Amino acid sequence: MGKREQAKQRTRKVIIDAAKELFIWNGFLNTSTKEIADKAGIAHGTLFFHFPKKESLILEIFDREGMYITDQLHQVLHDTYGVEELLHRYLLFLEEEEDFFAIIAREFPYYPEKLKQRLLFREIGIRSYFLTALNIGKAEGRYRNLDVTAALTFLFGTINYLLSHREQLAGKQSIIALKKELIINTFLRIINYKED
Amino acid sequence: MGKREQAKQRTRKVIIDAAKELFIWNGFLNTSTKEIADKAGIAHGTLFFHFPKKESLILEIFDREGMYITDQLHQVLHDTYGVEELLHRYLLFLEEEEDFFAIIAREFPYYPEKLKQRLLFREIGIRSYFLTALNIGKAEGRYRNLDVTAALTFLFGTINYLLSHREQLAGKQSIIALKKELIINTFLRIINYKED
Amino acid sequence: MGKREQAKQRTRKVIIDAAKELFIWNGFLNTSTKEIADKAGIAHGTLFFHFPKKESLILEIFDREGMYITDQLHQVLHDTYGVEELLHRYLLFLEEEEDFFAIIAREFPYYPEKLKQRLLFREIGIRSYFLTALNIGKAEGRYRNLDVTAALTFLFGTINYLLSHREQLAGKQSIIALKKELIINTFLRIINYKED
Amino acid sequence: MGKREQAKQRTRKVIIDAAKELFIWNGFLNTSTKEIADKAGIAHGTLFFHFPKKESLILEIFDREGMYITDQLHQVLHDTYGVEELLHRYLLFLEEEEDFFAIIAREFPYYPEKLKQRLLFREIGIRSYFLTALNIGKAEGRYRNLDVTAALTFLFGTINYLLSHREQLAGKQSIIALKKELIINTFLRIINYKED
DNA sequence: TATGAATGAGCATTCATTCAT
DNA sequence: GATGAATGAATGCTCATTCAT
Repeated sequence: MGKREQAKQRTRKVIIDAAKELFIWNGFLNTSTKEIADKAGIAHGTLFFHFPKKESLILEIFDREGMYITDQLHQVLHDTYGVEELLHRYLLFLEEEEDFFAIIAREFPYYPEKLKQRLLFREIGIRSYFLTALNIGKAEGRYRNLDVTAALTFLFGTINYLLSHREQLAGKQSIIALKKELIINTFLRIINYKED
Repeated sequence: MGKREQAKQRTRKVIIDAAKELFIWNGFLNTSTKEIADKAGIAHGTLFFHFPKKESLILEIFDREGMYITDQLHQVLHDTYGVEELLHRYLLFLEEEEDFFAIIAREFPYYPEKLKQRLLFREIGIRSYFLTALNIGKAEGRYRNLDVTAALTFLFGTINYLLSHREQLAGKQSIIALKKELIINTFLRIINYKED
Repeated sequence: MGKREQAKQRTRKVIIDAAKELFIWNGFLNTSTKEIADKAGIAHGTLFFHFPKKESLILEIFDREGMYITDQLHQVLHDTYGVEELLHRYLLFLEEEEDFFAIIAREFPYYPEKLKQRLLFREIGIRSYFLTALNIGKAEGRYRNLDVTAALTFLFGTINYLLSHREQLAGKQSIIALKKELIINTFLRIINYKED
Repeated sequence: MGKREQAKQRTRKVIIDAAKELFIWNGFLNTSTKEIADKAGIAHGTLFFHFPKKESLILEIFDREGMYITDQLHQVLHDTYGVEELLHRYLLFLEEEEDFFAIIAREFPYYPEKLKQRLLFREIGIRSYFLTALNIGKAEGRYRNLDVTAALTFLFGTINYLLSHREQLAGKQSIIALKKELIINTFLRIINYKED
């Protein structure tokens, strides 16, 4: 990579960092390209040299961030086979990055198609951990004979709903912190045989 | 009602109809007052004679539609005490008005506070039917000893999630039609003792 | 005057009263015809039956109000020949009606030409009291050999300036109350021989 | 200054010149940003690139003009200690820029607070020349034992009044040219011992 | 590579006035 | 005489994108 290329990459990173930060505060939809350029300390036009459409910037951000987050989640989840433990760790992770995930949950329907696909794809990656754990547990007779995909739709759907409505439901607090127990308990009751 | 009043109501209706149609296509947030006026065939300013703020137009639409829907739902749900039947009817209704509900699910977080409150209030009304049915069933020993509120959070959260992601999950089709069975079966398993 | 005509006059009065009140609060320029009609309890269109232009309404108001005020001032000033007493009474009167006069002073340059003429004409009527008193005093050797018209330009110009800048100079207080002494003393020094 | 910067300054100047011209004709309040852009031969949006708010454009105009004027006035007044000479020069200057000052006098009460402050501040700067000259003259026994602040309120108040009413009092002519002698003579009589 | 000035369509809202009823 | 619904031009401002330098 020549010096030229290095400088280019450096600028890209500067832009992405600035965008990410603003994005967490205000969401992608309410962050203007000018704001991003200003925060990045580059010219407004420069941004469009690196990312010809606002859309391509957001795409790249999610690919980077998504990759990082997916990596982290893989580390967090990969040696965990119990569903309860998995859920615990997943929710802890969401709680830590709640600002980020709440924005995504809310803005998702307005993202460009390509980005929606990628986000959905990534969610599938995360679901697969649960899928595996559930199937194993089912095979071992620890869980009820549920349609695991359906159960996960309920789990992820509910979490998404809570995140996107967090402002109404939890104000400035963490909606995940607030509902963690409820989510875990209810999901465990869904999959478990026994009553408490 | 005099002729004058009739004409006024006609115009109001023309506006509301235009707005509703555009709104179902593009959402409230992406529909401009000018677009509505053009579609309604009236002057831009006329719209503001009938609805002084964009918000008041949307509020009226929701109140009309909401009242109609709530009325219908009450009729549909009011003499139904079995949760399964209740859910069936509710989903059938959502399916019929899916365009409308999908937009709300997607845009909700961006609505003005007043509208959010009203929508939330209406949802509580609907939930109460399920709450009653669940509590009766629980008391009669037909359902598991679940935290019913938690169970309903899962149910409504999941439905909301499906609606707001319908484009991705079902394209132009009805997401409710597609997932109805899954929703019902899973929810019944959540609340029932027995396995299938 | 037939019943019809009576009703017409009654409506005119209702409109004028409403307009006057709003005008003192917000000025003529910031009062909309709709506001006036609402406050008067008549239809918006009715206002234009009685006053085909907004301008004609304001013209009428000033004629009525102006006549009343001029009458009052005449009563207050007519048997007063000392300039000091005259000024005292005039300022007292301004102070009592300061809201009204401050608005006029500020808005004057934006009034329709016809109205400006009339207001100016009225001011001349008031000035004439001072003119007479000053000339008599001069003839009797009580005042300096001043150009009385020039002196009055200073007096009325200054008062007008204070009224139109009252917000900056006196906030919510009465600028006349605040500067009365200064105005009187300075004007007396202008016209008197002796130092204090 | 690079070519780029030059071009920018040129555009700024084009905007300011257009604005100033329109402003002298119609006042700031009755000149729309679109009008200014059209007259300047630039896109409407471009105006907001250079001046993010209408207020900032007007502020800049006043600062430029005000600075120029203050500079000139300082040059004109700074080595002048006689009040008569001072007044002469000041009025001559007002006469030359009368279009500008007349608009300010008229619109002042409607300006944004920030602008009012600045204008008031500038006036104080000008007044101080007179204050100094008057106090010296008083100390040297050349002028009467007047309250100088009060005298200046009369002077500036009157000038302001004449400017804001110029249309009525002088039509298209210069009100200052018309009343210069009157102002000077009267003010001198106010401060002087002797009669003419 | 980078710059940043320029673009112009788009937005919600206001308001004096008109006119059919 | 009175009504009030309808009009539409006008307003200040935003923002993703373009392009000459």
